[in-house]
Amino acid sequence: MAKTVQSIRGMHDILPPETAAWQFVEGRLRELMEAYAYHEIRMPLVEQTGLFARSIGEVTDIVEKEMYTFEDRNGDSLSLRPEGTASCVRAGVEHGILHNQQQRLWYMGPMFRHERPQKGRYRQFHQIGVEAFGMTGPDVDAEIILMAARLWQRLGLADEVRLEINTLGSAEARAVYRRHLVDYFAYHESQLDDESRERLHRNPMRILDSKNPDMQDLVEGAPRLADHLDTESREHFDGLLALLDALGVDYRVNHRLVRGLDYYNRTVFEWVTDHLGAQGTVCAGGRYDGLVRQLGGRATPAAGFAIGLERLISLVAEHGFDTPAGEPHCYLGLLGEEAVASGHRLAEGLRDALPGLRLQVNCGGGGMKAQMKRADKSGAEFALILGADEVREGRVTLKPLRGGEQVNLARDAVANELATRLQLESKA
RNA sequence: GUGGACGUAGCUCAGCUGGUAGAGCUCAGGAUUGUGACUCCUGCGGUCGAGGGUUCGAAUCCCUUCGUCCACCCCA
Repeated sequence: MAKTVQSIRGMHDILPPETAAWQFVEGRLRELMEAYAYHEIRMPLVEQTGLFARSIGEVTDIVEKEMYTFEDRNGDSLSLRPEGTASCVRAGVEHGILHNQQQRLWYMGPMFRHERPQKGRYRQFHQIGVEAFGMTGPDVDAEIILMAARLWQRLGLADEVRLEINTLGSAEARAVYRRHLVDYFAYHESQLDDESRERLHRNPMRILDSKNPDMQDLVEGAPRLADHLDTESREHFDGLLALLDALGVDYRVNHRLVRGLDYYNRTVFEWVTDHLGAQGTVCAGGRYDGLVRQLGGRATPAAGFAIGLERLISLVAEHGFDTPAGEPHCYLGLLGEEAVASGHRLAEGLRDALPGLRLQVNCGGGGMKAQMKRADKSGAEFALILGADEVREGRVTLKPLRGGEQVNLARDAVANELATRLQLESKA
């Protein structure tokens, strides 16, 4: 045990009982994307480091201390992607699919951040991301929020999450506001804690996020971004809230909601829950109208969000709908050497006839008792038994494992019997 | 990066102020020539996370290190 190799810290294997839940949730997500006519895009896991520095922001925690960065053999600095938006925009610009047109895209896959692991936070984690390009108005903001809302509905989580929303205004308005904020906090610098003092000039808006109880009064008294909004952003936000009202989406405006990535402007939102410990954000997103241009494309408005799959799946496991476990319908036991070839032939025939059938065939021999034990443990509803007697007589024994009488069937009647009992589509 | 708790069989855990490692589950076999889930019996399975120190003697005490969990920070 001493010399075994372990997985990298914060990077976890996902094992069979759990992969079933992942597949279920991923399936629902794909259906959701199709329901809104979004198209899948797949990007590399590795990009030039500069892409993330330029988009996420040089002074963010992600870029400063959380990226997996290494040197390629030719000396280029590469990084494992810490999030998907930057890569998606890069790919879109590189292939011209954002130029002068609308695009609705999604992707799903692993992301990497070198943080201290914690509940709901891992160094390799998975996100599904949605990005909509080329639409200026609040209607698309509302659309992506509706997508998320529908997902909670479909997974039985509607009562477990709530929407918080805010607007950051335009980059220009934010710059003005930022100056007011720095002035305010600088005036009260003696009341700032060490962290906030550190943030004062580097990233002052993050001070508003402080959870330090001693600073709540100071933060409450700070100038509000809402009072410094440019007219267009104000109207955009009002328009979005009106849409959400009209569509029956509940939300809470949270003036202190500031996203950690630099590229956001105007709308930002988070879906949060109380059931995930300290990492309560399941879904986060917003508008990033400047990013496409910043990464070398023609100015293109954009909005999107990302959902953390580990967080989503743990929420579903504890508070959402049951996910199917993927057990076989049927376990075929084979007694004796003479039954092996015959049994596999039978199994192949059943799989031909019943494409939806999940059939596990006994391998590795064993007596009746051992095979019945395996059948039970597999979770199958039925055992099929093929021994020397059955082979000789052209028959198969079907034994219900969860109650009911065992029956002896003609070999060519098995498919129909299973189709009926399991309510499967038959091809024959 | 900081702090707290914890690492003993494949899994869940017990093991007192130091005396040389146990249970349950799982798995294999049997009681039951070809019938699982209940019961009983037998068996397989451990350099006690790793390395060092103290000691006649360390799973137990000390140091270091790796890892897990949780929180801070930050975020999905």
